[in-house]
Amino acid sequence: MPKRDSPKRKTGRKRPPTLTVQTEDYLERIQELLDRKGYARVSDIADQLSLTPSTVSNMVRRLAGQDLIEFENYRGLRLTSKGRAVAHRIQARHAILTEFLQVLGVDAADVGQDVEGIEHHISRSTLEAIDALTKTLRKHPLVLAEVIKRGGPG
Amino acid sequence: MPKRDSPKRKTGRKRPPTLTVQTEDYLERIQELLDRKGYARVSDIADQLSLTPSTVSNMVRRLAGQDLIEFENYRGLRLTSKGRAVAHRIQARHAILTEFLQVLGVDAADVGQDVEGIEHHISRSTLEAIDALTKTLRKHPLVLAEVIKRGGPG
DNA sequence: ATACAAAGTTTGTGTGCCAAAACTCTCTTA
DNA sequence: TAAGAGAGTTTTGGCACACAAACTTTGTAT
Repeated sequence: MPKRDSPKRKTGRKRPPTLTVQTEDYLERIQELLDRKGYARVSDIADQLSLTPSTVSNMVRRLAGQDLIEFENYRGLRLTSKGRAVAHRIQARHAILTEFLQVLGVDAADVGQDVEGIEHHISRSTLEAIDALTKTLRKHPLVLAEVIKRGGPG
Repeated sequence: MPKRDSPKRKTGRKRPPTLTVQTEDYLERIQELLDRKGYARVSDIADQLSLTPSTVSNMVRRLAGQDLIEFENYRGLRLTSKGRAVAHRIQARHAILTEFLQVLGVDAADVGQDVEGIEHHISRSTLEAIDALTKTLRKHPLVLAEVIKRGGPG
């Protein structure tokens, strides 16, 4: 058996005060509900995220603990400026990525899923590149057509 | 307070027999190690994923439980055809996404991170579109230049 | 063969996220 | 102002992962 390459061992892994994918999802949906209906209740959020109210109720407390929302039992909730910033950032990404996939002709059914999956994992650098790319593609419909006609006529 | 939109409640959320992001990561790295060195030991995997050997040792057992690898204590491990299929799928995505971001001129430092983040969350439809797009862009350097020069000089 | 170092495993602990069930609160509506 | 319905909360439990520490196995050098 050959020797190992490098026996280094991590002691404690990354410690971001937990701004996880879920956290971002919650904030995004809450903001969306506030925009659309003016309020965001536990049940609404639960429906949006396909979670149970108990899950949301607990989670919401954690978000409050991170100063992302303000929250009072049985009363309701609103975003702090910090939470709003996160939500808006994610929403901007959401919009840019959605546009991109739509322009590319990705199946409508997949666009939503994919965007939700990847919007939390993209650097500013990539996001900007994709944004620019989308705009450029719009200006060059012939190039775009070349991309989309891939696979030939169904 | 207004009435709720729809009081429906999910009973049991999605039940994919757990093919999680981590699972895919493990398989991807194991396959990569096998390709590169011909074997994949617990420590190798641990180093690759920046985890401790105990974590990998335990996880590997779970992968075996899902018929993704075959494994014998202290002896070694290999992928099942099922595990290999997953690994290859992820590796293909990895390659396509990496190429795409590189062509777009995304900071090299970000490419790896982003790809690792998103490769687990992309539909076939999107992947094919991106693949086609990358190829098309290569054929149209002027269009590509228009994308990349975004933001102007300095 | 024996002992040692390195690799691997087991065990105990902790965190995050989720759900079910039981309980509490609030808002009607009369 | 007294229910009852429905929203919200708490409690309890569970799974997926991760680590550290203690332990076992394996390969190797002598």
